Amino acid sequence: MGTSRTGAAGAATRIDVSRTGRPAPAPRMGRKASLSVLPTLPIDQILVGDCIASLEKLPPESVDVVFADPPYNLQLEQALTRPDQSRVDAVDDDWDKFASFSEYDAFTRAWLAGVRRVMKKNATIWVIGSYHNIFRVGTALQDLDFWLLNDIVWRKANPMPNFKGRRFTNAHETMIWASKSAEAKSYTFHYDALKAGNEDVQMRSDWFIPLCTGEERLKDARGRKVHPTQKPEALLARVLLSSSNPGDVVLDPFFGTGTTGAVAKKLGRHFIGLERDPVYAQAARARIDAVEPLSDVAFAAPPEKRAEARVPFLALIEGGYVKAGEILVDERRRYRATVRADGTLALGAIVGSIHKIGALVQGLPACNGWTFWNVERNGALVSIDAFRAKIRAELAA
Amino acid sequence: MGTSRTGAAGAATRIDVSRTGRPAPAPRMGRKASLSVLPTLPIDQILVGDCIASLEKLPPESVDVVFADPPYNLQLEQALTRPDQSRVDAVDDDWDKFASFSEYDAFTRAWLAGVRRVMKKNATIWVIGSYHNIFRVGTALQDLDFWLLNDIVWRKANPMPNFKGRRFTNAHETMIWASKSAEAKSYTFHYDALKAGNEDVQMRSDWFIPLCTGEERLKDARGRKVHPTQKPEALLARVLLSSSNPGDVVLDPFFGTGTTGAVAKKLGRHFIGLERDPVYAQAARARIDAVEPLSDVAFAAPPEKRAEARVPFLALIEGGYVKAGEILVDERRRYRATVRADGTLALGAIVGSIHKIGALVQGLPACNGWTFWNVERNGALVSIDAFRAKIRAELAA
DNA sequence: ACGCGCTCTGAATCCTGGT
DNA sequence: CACCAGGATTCAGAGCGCG
Repeated sequence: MGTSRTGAAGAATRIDVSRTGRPAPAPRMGRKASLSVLPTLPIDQILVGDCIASLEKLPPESVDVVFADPPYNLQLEQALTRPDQSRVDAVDDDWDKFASFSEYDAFTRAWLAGVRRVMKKNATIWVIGSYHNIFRVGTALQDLDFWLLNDIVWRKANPMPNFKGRRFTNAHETMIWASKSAEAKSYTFHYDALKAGNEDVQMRSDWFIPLCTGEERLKDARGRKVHPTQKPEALLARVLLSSSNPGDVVLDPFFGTGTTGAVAKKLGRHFIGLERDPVYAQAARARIDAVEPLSDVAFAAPPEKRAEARVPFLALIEGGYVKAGEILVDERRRYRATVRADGTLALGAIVGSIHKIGALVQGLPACNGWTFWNVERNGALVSIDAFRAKIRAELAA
Repeated sequence: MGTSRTGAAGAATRIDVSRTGRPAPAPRMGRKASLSVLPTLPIDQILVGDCIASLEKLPPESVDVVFADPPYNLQLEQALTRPDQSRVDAVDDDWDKFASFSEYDAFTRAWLAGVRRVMKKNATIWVIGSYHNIFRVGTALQDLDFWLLNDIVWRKANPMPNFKGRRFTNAHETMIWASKSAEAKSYTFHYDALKAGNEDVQMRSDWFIPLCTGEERLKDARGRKVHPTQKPEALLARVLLSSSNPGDVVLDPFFGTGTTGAVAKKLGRHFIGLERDPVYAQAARARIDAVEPLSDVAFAAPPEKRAEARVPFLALIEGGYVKAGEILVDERRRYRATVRADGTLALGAIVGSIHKIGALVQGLPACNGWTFWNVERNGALVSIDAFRAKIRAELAA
């Protein structure tokens, strides 16, 4: 809440972003009007102002889907540097700062309650977060009588690594998909369309999608990213295609630079965006104005790109193809190494990957461990690469 | 509680599961003894009884890792305990009344507080759950001052499809990995070994592991599965290999059919299992007794770079690898500095460590001098890190 | 045109032991 | 406890300049 605001508390500026590109109307509401409900639903507009105050101006039971990307409450304390000593551009914006978990909880419950009021009976809500905040969001959703339908894992194709090697690479974020109540059974879910777009198997709860980078990422005149946490359009596209219909109204209470609006327009949905920061709101307006809606036939989701999966040697142990403690040998049985339970090889006291140990025994700078090492099966040698092929076949199935 | 119990409330039956397979000792503790702490840590044993009562009998700060697979289906709340430790009666018609989120929260906080007390300062805890309960678990962990390190997604290779087609296929479960407090920085994490077993790239937060099926799945005499949610050993293996050392004590407060114990024994770790249901406990004991530990080399603690002996640069001069007065250069020969007899470098009038001078010439805040500096040998550059490796090898011999 | 190598960057709760 | 200093630590992808 640290960013500058244009109006008095509770006031909101409407920014019209209709496709005609006509200028936005002047702010219509003063202090008094701020307490009342807007005469019409502000379709395809961005309301600039505090999201909880703006929510109060929307009529009850008026939106079909909600997508919310609230602050994560990252709690970063010190600067982080990469191994080359360059600094990581951290999310240190004031809007992500909360004094305590209880303050974050109060904030979360306030906006969720406001959102729930404006959801139609069969509307659903999506909230995205990381381990810093998503557990508190999920608890709040349950406590407010939302009904959880799925938690969806966005697996990032290209996450930032863990530079200090002290944790697992934080390679995903979590979205919670919930209906307004347990009784709402007629929510929108395009099961068949998703299945057809997913090689005729059911869409799973884990989605593999790249980060928002390159041309899609909004930059300012100096080439800096406009928003620190812009989400990829592919993510929003799958959300809206699965849980909304053309013509539906999608509400995003943390609009930012308007990914939800851009994708909604592209897919023939309407949006309502709430955003506190006028800089973000202006960037969103310009972005959405430039969007051309797709023709109906093009509404299908982009197929997930399927690169040949990288199979870790550990997967051969976990899959039972190779046993920890077994001996690997090269084709001529000149070299041998012991398989460890963690998927490494042991050569005396030296431990390393199948590639590193393969290189070491041969005195070479590098080695493809997959084609170098074999196991004994019924008196014959079997390449570990054959097992990798089997696992890849399973993955593809 | 839905299942029968062998002792009085608060009492526990120890089941010894040592490899010799000798029969379990008779219950040792009556009502009085149940309030005191066990004289010795019940290593490699299963304590049959309420987990919160059993936790109170363990000494503080005594276990290295915790793996917990708590009940998450709210219909299992018949096993819940109220905040005052009294048991919720399992009257069929009434249990719905207790199946509230606040009951579940009280239960969760009670066992988490009990577990936290027995964790060593640098111990970590893993808790697995689904979207039904994991958000409440995560919130409770944060509120109890645990420090979240990662949330790990277990992506199931072969999940049960969503039969009605009203949701996404629920194809994953979530594990939270947390340290006892934000201040505990020296928790066990085998970064290097995980990376080496994963094609020499960091292990990510999303793990792809098959469900527990086939021979691994425990069946009773009539061929029915003994436990409804038996976890795959591969999952526990990755948990224990990443966050524990051989000889460590692993506590599992919801032991079930003992996957944690079986994997711990296989990997040379000790376990303590708490289980309310004697049928599960007996099945676990038989299962663990049949486990043969892997050979040492398969699970011995992997060597870690951070733990290697420190070698002062002066030792390279004293060992004759580098001569005082020689010139050090970086790989691209952009920078140079002179070796001084005391093991420092000279850059004009400036004198400092190999690290400090390396940082200085590059204008960076820090630098690893070992990997930055090189000497000329026969026209080629040789990293001073190679000499350090030789000295380390001499030290080890 | 194409490939190669260098640089930059992304919601990050990111070191450790000795004095 | 603070402070200091040794020295350990990154993956995928985009953009750009050069040959």
